[in-house]
Amino acid sequence: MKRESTPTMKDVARECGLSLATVSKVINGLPVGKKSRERVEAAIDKLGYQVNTYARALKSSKTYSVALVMPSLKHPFFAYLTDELTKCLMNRGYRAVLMITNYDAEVEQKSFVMVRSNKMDGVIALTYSPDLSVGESIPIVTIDRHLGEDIPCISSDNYRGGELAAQKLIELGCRKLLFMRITSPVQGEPNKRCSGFESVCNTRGIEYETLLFHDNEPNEPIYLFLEDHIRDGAFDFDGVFCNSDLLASRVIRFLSERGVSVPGQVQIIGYDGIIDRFTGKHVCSTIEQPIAQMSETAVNILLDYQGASEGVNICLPVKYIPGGTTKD
Amino acid sequence: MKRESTPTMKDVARECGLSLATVSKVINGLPVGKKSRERVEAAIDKLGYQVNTYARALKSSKTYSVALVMPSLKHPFFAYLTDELTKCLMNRGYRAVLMITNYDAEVEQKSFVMVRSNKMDGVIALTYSPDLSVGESIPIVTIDRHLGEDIPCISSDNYRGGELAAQKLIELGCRKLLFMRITSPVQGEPNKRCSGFESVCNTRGIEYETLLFHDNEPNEPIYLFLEDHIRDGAFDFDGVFCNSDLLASRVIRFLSERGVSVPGQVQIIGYDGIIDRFTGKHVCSTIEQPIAQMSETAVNILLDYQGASEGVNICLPVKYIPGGTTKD
DNA sequence: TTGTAAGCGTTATCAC
DNA sequence: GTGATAACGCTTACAA
Repeated sequence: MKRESTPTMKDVARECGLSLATVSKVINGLPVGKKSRERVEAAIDKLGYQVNTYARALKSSKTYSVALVMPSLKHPFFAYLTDELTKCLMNRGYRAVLMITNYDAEVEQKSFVMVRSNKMDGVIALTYSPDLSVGESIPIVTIDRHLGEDIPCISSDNYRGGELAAQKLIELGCRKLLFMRITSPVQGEPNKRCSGFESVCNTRGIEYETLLFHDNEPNEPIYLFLEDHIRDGAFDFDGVFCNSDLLASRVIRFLSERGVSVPGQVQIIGYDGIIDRFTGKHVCSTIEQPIAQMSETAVNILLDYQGASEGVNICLPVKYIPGGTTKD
Repeated sequence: MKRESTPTMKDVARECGLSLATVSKVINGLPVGKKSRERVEAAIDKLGYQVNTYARALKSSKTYSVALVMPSLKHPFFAYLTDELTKCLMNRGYRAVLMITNYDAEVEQKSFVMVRSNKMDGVIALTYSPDLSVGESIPIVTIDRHLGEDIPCISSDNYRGGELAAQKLIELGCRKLLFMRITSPVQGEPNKRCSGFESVCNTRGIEYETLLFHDNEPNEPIYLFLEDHIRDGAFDFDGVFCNSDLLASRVIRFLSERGVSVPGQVQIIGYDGIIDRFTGKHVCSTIEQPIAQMSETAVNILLDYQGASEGVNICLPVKYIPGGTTKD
């Protein structure tokens, strides 16, 4: 009576002298005589039995696994998002299968293929390829990207975020603004940050400059630009809006190290709402994306509302958070 | 002849008029007549067939999935590690199932249980509970933690890293050193950084102070300490070694903003080797952990060398990298 | 209430 | 070289 490998339902059945079907019912919470239930449970405990997810999935074609397709975890926003999404999925009893695409369209496409052959229950994706063909039958939700009319897209209210940043800087006395962004060439939600920002500046008649860098280019130009605009310890702009906290952090550090005081001479607002793990505070004044809420929404939509694809674009509200790099 | 659901091997067999067995052989690269092979392949293409991973796993009890048990992705080191590990696994045709534990022993234990019932092929874990019971039969590799004599542990050479940092600071003229660390109360590899650092200071007769904060405490004390030690724009120490780049970044920023120049008045070295995604440069002078190499090693050991558990502790070499916050 | 048996989509062992 | 056929561990009618 050697039990080398992990026990199966059959072993449990044999152990407690009941049939496979009864054991299965106990495990799945279906009605079963009290006595039988107890015997089964005892046997399960004794043998340390656990259902074999794979066998179950094969039969029920429900795998309780969701793919998370992300470009990278080296940007804190993606890392935070993945962190929250994974926790949401785990809370609902799902497994998160992580796929890192490195911003590569080919890998993205491969990931989608894998999703199918792995019979996953769904995909949450943040991709960079404009034309990904998704298997029809698999539910998908995107973050910050519009992959198709019928595919729900979750994002923060990027346009409003841009407005907020401009309003705040102006309100705090800035008169010469700079908007810095590093984005992918792909059309995505985050581009709206720029529009919101510019719209406010134009309406209020405030002078501004927009600086655009691409993801995939060398980025020294950013620092060269900054260097070029420091004269005699003063910076040419008195308010800067960066499209991520990470970028903002770099700018802040660069300026600080060169004697330009933040927020004394320049006020800086980032985007994302990244929190310093050590202090529990934001790394800079910022437009906070509700990452936890976005994650929860994405998971809920993916898992619950499939089919009822009404207003599929969900913009979650952003908030301005002072974080020491503005005068407020 | 409705084909609603995804095609199965049976469909392929019917399509090409050959048997299931033959189709299976083609798919698995087993010897098959050339003509048959071509017919099968044509049918596969036509139907867009993909193997059902779950059915295959059930039969072969090989799931090609590995669990990544991580405390969080909100610390860049963990995020980087997870990023690299996932890519290594994908390159070898494995899926990474991510589990975020939030530094919680209970969740860690639950993750290990899940690993078993999901029949995963292995686990790579970075945990915080001292006593995790791992299923005997499942291969496991840890990062930075000693879970047991027979469990391979991959880490950077932490002791050497501590030595390097001290040597470098001294060599660059520092005479009053500070070591700041934020660690978990659990005994892990990273604690050796301190020993290495102290050993060099003691040998060279250099004055130093060690500051220890815990993961799970509020961390204002760090900033209070720094504030307390700034007098008239000068900092009490001329060299600081932080046990992560993240901590170093905060310290650098804090000091810069208060007019203490880095590296002019204080030189600072971090640990990890985090690279700024925008500049492609390190965020500070640092002791670089070979994260990619560690990941690759972990995956290789997990997948290849199981059973041959010789020297199970692998310390990979660290490197000092100047990053603008030291005079070198 | 409990048991029997037919699959789910593969792989693998046989005969042919 | 190719094709039946019996598993793998579980779910689920349906029968008892």
